[in-house]
Amino acid sequence: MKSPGAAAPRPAVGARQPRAERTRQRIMEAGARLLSSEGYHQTSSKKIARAAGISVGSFYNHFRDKKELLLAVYREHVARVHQMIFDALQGGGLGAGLEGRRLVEAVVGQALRLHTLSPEFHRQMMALRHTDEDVGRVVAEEDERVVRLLMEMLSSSNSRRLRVDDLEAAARVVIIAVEEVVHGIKVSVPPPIGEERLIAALSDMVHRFLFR
Amino acid sequence: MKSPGAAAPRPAVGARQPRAERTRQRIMEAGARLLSSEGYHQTSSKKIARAAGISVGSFYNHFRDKKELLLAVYREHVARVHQMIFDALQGGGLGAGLEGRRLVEAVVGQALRLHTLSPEFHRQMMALRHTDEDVGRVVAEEDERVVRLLMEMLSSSNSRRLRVDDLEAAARVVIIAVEEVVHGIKVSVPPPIGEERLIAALSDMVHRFLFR
Amino acid sequence: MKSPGAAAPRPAVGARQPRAERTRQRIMEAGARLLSSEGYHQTSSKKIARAAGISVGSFYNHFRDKKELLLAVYREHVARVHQMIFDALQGGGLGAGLEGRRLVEAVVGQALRLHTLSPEFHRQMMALRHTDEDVGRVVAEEDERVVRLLMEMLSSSNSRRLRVDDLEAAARVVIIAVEEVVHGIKVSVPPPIGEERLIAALSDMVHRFLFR
Amino acid sequence: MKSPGAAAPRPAVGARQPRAERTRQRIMEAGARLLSSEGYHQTSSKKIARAAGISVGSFYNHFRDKKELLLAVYREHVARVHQMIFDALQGGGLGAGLEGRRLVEAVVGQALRLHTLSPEFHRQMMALRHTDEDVGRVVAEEDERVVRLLMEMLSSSNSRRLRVDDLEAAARVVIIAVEEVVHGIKVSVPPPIGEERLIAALSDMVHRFLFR
DNA sequence: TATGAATGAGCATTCATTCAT
DNA sequence: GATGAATGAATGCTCATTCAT
Repeated sequence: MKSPGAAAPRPAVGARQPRAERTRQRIMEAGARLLSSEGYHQTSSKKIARAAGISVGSFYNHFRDKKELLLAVYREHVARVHQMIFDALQGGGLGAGLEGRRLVEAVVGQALRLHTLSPEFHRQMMALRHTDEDVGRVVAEEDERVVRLLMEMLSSSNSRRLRVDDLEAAARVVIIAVEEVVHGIKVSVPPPIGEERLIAALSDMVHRFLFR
Repeated sequence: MKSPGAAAPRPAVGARQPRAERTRQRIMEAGARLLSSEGYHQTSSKKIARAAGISVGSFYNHFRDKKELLLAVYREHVARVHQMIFDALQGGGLGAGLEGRRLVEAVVGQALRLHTLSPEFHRQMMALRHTDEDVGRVVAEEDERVVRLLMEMLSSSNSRRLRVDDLEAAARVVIIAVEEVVHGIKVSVPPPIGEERLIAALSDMVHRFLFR
Repeated sequence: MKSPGAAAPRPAVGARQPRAERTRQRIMEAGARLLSSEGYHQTSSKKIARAAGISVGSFYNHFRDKKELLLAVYREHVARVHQMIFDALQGGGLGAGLEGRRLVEAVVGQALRLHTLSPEFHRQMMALRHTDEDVGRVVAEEDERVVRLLMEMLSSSNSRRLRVDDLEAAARVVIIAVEEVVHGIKVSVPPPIGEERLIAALSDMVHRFLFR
Repeated sequence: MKSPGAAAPRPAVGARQPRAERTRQRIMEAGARLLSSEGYHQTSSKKIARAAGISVGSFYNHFRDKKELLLAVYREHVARVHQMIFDALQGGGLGAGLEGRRLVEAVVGQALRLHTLSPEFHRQMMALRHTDEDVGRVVAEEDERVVRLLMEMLSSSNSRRLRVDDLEAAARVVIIAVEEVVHGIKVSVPPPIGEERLIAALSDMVHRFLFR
């Protein structure tokens, strides 16, 4: 298992013109904030520029258009999360092979953490993925990486306890279920029932599905 | 169990002014078509009016604004689907209590049918629910009805085979998992792996979760 | 020879909503004025709207875009000029066949009048015809009509005095020469030499070319 | 008759700072290419800089603004053409005095060659001359030189065969007619009738006008 | 001289909604 | 009820030009 590359669309961060890099960072921060709180369609390039303390023109010097900013923010966000997952798994004794309750808890825990990081932005991406082709494609790509990660983990589990044979289908279904249930929990305010009850049910479901 | 009411914001269809009602219907049909194919933000009131063969002004005589049309279309759509579920369960001998594989298959089957009806419109609603408060609320209300329906079905099952005690949490988790996996299947073109494999995995997961 | 149709892109003028027609006229008048004095690229839709005393939105209710306005103004302008030519030729005893000096003077005279009507607007069209495909096509179409008109006139002349055999080539060359020389005269301020001298030379050239 | 000076706004080409001069040349080449293919309004200074392999700032170090580049390119272009004319006339035995068919053919031939060199750029200048005061003035100046050249040629012809007395008016009218007919030929794609027919008619017209 | 980030006014166009007829 | 002309704020984006490094 390798460290997840960030797929950065720019050369090495921090290289080149330091001023430009700083501006780019400021735009991305302002963009992440606005996109999260206002939503894509309500966030105009003018607002972004003002929030970043620069001019509109400058914004367009750094990003081809609004969507490019959105995707850049998303990719950075995902890269951070992937790094967290990777680190966590390393710490958990990856070589021994996580399995049973421990693995399920790791997966659900990561999904929870992912939403804690920036639930609003995540919400926006989920909305846009159904509406915009480019966003849909990028989100799908990231999902693929997660699916493959889970498949690797499952196939290195103790096979006697594993209860599924179609590993890929199982991985996909589990990923979607976990992501969406967690998303649903974080998004519905107020939640109709306690978060712990839902998490417990979710964990049970996944555990009973995958393991004996 | 009662027949699911349509929550119609208007009196009985066909009653009262027949002309106004017919116009309203034409707007809703045109709206459903456009909202599905173009998306909410790309569907202007002018387009809707033209497609319905009426004037913009007339559109605003029948609906307060675009969102009201959207929600009206959604509600009608959902009412139709609920009726289908209700009919199906009646036919399946509801009194006897559906359980085990049969119940899981019924639930997954209904979700599949719901998307077959109008997958694009459903996709739009999923996008908007995260973005627009009103839409989110209405969608959540409809979800509540489905959750309660599943809970009723579970509690009338043979309790010896039932494996869960927190019925509500289980119902919520199952509903989200089923809806989203099915949605994911219908939405990703081309799907990364065969639909049947995903459906099989989904059914297994739900079955193992709920029943011994 | 038939009266030159106006190729109007709208139904009968004055029909339908009288208010809309009046607004359309005001836009066209304001547009003709601004396009002439400021030039196409310098005339913004905002300016046009302000000059017409309406809102930007209203402008776009009546014309798809700026170019559609330009072409509408041009077509109206050309239709007026063609009507003038037609009337003039009728008066000049068209049946008898205009020839020699009389014909040349008629042609040159019309060209002069055309520029008198609205030289600045004409100048703009000449600029745009080289730059914009649509404008180029429309101007070329109008030129074709004039060429065919001259050909008809030439072929109904006394053939003994006619000095050219390739009527079409002759007509095209004469039209271009007359239009451009006249245009050059009207456009260059101050003219390097007296207008009458240029007109005389032009008339001589055309006359000696066409007739014995 | 003297060799036509280029009216270059810079010292002798190649002198002084060789680096600066080379950069200037690269900008002019890139500019000529872009201005021809994209048009003045569509050619941004950024594009020019990129095409020339330099920075925007550098562009503005060498040219006050976009228009100065345009005019520089035009002047260079014209200088090249004038040199060609001059060389051609030298070769044709200028001292003997070109006249009749030979002179007409020389004039028309040069106009054709001028367009062959860079018809698109020429087209752009024709558009701009009507729109931009500076361009108009520069083009007019160049036209003056051509008019005077033709006048010289006419006045050194055998006066018995010459048919015009107002030499200047004749020269102006002929220049415009030749330039515009040739321009029309090169510009209209596809041409409505064969190029040779138009050229033949044009030559006949000019010949019959000027000579017995 | 060279660089390229920064500027900000400006532009064409859209669109939900109103309202006089 | 129906009509459709009118509204004008708002949007995404461009571009000639400047200037600190």
